[in-house]
Amino acid sequence: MVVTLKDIAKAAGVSYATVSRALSNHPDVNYETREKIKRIAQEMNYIPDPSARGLKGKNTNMIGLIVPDISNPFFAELALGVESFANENGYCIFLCNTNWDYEREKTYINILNAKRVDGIIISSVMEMADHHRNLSIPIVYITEGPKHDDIYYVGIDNKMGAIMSVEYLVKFGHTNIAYIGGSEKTSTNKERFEGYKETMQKHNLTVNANIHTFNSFSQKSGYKAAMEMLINKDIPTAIFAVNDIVALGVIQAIEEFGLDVPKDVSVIGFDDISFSSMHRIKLTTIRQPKFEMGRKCTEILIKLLKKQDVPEKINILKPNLAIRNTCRALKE
Amino acid sequence: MVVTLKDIAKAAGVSYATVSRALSNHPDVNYETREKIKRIAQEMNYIPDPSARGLKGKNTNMIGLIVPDISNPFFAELALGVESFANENGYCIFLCNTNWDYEREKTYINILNAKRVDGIIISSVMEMADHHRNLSIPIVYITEGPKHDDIYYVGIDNKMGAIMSVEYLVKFGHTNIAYIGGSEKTSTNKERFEGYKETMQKHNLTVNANIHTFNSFSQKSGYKAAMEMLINKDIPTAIFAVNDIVALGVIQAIEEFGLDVPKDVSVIGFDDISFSSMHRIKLTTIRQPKFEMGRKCTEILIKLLKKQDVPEKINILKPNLAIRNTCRALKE
DNA sequence: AAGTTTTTCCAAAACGTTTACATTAAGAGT
DNA sequence: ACTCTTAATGTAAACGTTTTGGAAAAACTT
Repeated sequence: MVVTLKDIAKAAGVSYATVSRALSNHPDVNYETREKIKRIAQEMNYIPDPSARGLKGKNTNMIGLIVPDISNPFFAELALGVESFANENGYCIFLCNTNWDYEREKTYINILNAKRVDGIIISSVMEMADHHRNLSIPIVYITEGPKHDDIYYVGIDNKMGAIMSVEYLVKFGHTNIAYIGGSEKTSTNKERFEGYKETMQKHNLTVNANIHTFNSFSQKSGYKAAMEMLINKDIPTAIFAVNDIVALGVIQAIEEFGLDVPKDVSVIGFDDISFSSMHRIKLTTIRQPKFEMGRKCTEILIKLLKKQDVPEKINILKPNLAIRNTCRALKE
Repeated sequence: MVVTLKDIAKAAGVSYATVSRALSNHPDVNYETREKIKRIAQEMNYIPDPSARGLKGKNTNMIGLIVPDISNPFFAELALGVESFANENGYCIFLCNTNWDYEREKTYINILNAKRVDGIIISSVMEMADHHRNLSIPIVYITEGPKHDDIYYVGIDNKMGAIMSVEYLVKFGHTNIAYIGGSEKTSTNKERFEGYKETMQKHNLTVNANIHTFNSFSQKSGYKAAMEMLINKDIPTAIFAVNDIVALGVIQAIEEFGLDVPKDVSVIGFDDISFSSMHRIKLTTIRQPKFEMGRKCTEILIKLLKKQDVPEKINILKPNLAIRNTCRALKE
């Protein structure tokens, strides 16, 4: 049977209000009484009932985490960061997987709301997400979501990452550089494309982009887009892919087409998921501190919940280049 | 402000008990009254408070999911299955990541217990886990945990998978087949090794195993074990790795050592994580229906919770061989 | 028409906490 | 000796549900 405050009160010979106070370190309870009660509670293995607590006070110490696809290592590492920080601070996280579906995202927001979570962390599937509007609890967007100055956001400087990529390729002598993108609805795609475009224009190079309109970023979509280009005899010397998953599809297309990476075509990705550093892949890419980003946004959320601190709203981290084996210098 | 039963009762002109009954489809409330109340509840956007519910009734509709490492695609796909089935049945899941630490596993069991989840699904880090002993709620082990006849378990036939692997290699003419294992504390390692050993013995071949004593299965551990063998001039023609992650490390070691997979050494893995089918990897491996296993164990847990049905205790699924490019026939 | 059953609803208790308010006891100030 | 504080504890209400035990009203019996 479950031990309640009353049981402890009986054992200690005090009222249960005193027990409650003692256990929550309320100042006006005698030191000895407090210690005694704590000892008894310990011995009886008392665990406060979160429902009763939640009913009275207003927080549940639960955080909702919404991601498009937890089986994508990018989101898994984000989740790992969130979980680690949350756990350290006594919060539990609800995992919600939307499968790249905005409708499911909305459904989950409602479910989490109904569950009375204290706050929500979401990596949305589109920039224009407006969950924050229908919500009375704090929400923090991570990597994808709107970036007004009235919402909380943690992400990477996508444009800068793209610029680094393209500059790197240009320095290697590439002039025919294509961009293979992802869902148009995302700022992830938009900003990376912008960085690409501006850098190309800066060097007076022709922009050559294949932005597909699927709603997800996948190996398959990268494969399709690349294959399409190749079949149309549009063969660039380098391809900047919107992210690693897509880049892996691009590589597959190129090699199946009978060309070599990096000999015939250089490929660069974005994200640096763990598999990109794998021996047989060694994908040159832009590194994001995924774990730290997960932690960061949880820190922000918890600060918001505790109202102890006023965190920065928009948090844009700096990316950096991970040079590996999928890009080579063009000799003229 | 949050809408409560009372608000609806006032609006509908009935007592709040009636509202409660109407909304939970209790038989003795008039059809028209019920419909009216439901309509009003809908209009007022009423959401029952889970804390109040949890306090009265005894279930919270929350399930704890404990895994060693969510950033490992194997567990991520398991989690995906769990999440999908749970969500369809109105349950939310708490994600708990132990980082391959049994102590954290125990801590999480306590936390989940304190949170009053209805049940727990766990992929433990060792066969001898005994969380079920200290628990008054249902628990289902998935892929790793004890297999007595008094606990619930969902997993794959590891031994059969191993036999399939080794038989496949033997059929290809391999006689010098090494086993590279993982944590000794797991039945995963034990059973796969058994399958390997028995098949080798059946064919009168020499058993050659390198089972390391780390507590986790990782690329690094596979790399180290393989490299050790190679440096000692112990170069088999084929290696059966305990799982895909380890196999990837093995491949890296072999290729860094200057040999080719599959030309010099064939490699076979176990699990079939999504990255194994990737173009540049094409790892021959044993496929496990991870998503389905996740769903299956959630189904079992929910049946247990609803007490409507008596599920099988031990559920062992059949593996199958995914033939790809990392094994070749030895020509004599 | 009186009794019986059925339908439909209400009042109140219960769940386990937290907390505002009340009470007591003791010590301090006069 | 008396009020006045202060510290320590108790009492009871509150949180939003579900549920038990009736009760009033309606519908059947005979």
